[in-house]
Amino acid sequence: MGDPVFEDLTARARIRDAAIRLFAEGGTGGTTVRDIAQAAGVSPGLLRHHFGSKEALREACDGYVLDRLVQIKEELLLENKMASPGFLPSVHPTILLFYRYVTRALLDGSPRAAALFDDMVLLTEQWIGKNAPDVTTDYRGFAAVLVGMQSGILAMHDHVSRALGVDIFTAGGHVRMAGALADFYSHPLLDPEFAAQARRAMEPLQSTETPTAAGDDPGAEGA
Amino acid sequence: MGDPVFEDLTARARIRDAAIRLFAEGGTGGTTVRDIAQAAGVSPGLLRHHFGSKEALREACDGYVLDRLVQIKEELLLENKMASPGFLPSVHPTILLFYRYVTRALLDGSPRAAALFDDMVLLTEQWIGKNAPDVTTDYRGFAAVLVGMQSGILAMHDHVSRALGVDIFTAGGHVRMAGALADFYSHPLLDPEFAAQARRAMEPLQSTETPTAAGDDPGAEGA
DNA sequence: GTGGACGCTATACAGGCGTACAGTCGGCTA
DNA sequence: TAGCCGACTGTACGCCTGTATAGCGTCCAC
Repeated sequence: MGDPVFEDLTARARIRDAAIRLFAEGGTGGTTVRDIAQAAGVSPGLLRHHFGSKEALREACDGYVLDRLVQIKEELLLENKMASPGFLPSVHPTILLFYRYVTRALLDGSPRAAALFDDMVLLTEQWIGKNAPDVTTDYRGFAAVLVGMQSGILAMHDHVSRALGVDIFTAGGHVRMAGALADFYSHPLLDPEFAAQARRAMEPLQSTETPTAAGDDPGAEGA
Repeated sequence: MGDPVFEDLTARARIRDAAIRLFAEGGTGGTTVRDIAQAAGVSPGLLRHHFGSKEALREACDGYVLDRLVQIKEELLLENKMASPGFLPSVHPTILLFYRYVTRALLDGSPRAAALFDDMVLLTEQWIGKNAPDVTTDYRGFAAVLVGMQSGILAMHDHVSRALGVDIFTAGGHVRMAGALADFYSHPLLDPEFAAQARRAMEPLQSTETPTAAGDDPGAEGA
């Protein structure tokens, strides 16, 4: 009905919040309804009473997180707080949690998260056309790679955090990662000629059978 | 014992290969021992007979894939076939499958895959020091981000493939992605001054509470 | 005051999971 | 030929999962 933040304080909200946190950490497959119920301090049956099923609860969480995310984004735009990408996440633990949730949802195959991914690709494609039209001829591919990397590095959360020695879903860790990202985005790593040469070398290789076909045997190939 | 490719043709090898393929596609949690047995054309009991448990089977697969990967890599280095990174994967469907397996293993928390990740970070760190020492002051952070992105984009396989309209774990799709990556690595996307400004803006934000603490309530924050 | 609805709990059920085990078949050795 | 050993199967057990349902207490409308 109204603003979602006013519906809360209820057990239903506690369930949803607990589910968001647990789904973000362990995915839908790694989280049981009993886990969620315990984290929310209610009985497992109440989940079903309020949400009908685990899948419906997941969809409710998806909708809530995504709606809140665009809501927060719009607020920031109105208040003119927009700075660099990745700026505000650092100040807002909730956004960090929501990022983590969306990343997990992407891996779990959530349709709404997938739609968000597609939106980001489209937006990035347009951004490239406007701000960096000469970096590539394949706008769509470039945008897909960019968005895939951005979300993918969050999917590799555990390993990046371990390498950094700090959790990237804390404010300090996220800032550290964003700093490295800023370095990365502002400096070319490869000689353009080397890149072009690599592209030429790869082009004739597009026609090979697919790797996941039923009959293939990874161990049967020569020395 | 000897060269792993000579131990095969057996049911044990068929089980292992089926497990590698299914683990790569659905992860360990999304794959049952009955699935693997059926794919290998044997009874579920035989998995236990040969490998002891599902977890032990996974470790065997981890070891096999990782060993074969370094073996292939060494062969390529010896034969002097080394060209651009991402070149050989295109010609070898098995390597594509193994990449996919390792990516999934990373997400599933495989210790051996994590060790591989750490090795890659170390190697990348050294590469930066030698080939691009001026792009950052945080070599470790830069390397972690780089490796995290490289593996992360594979973790986002479904979504990147959907945006591209072609499966990135087929030869053609991988080439398309690698081309966009080459563009990406060879061109700066952000003005260095803008990046520095972003970094300055983020620095004072490092001290905030953690987002995943037990008591926090994502819905309880103001409009 | 009373009836009904709602929030909520406790218990039970069916299915799928990893695992365990008894037993069969076939080939190798003495 | 007799005996053994490893590969392999079928079945069953116990556990955990999501789901279903009956019943309890409380609050509000009439």
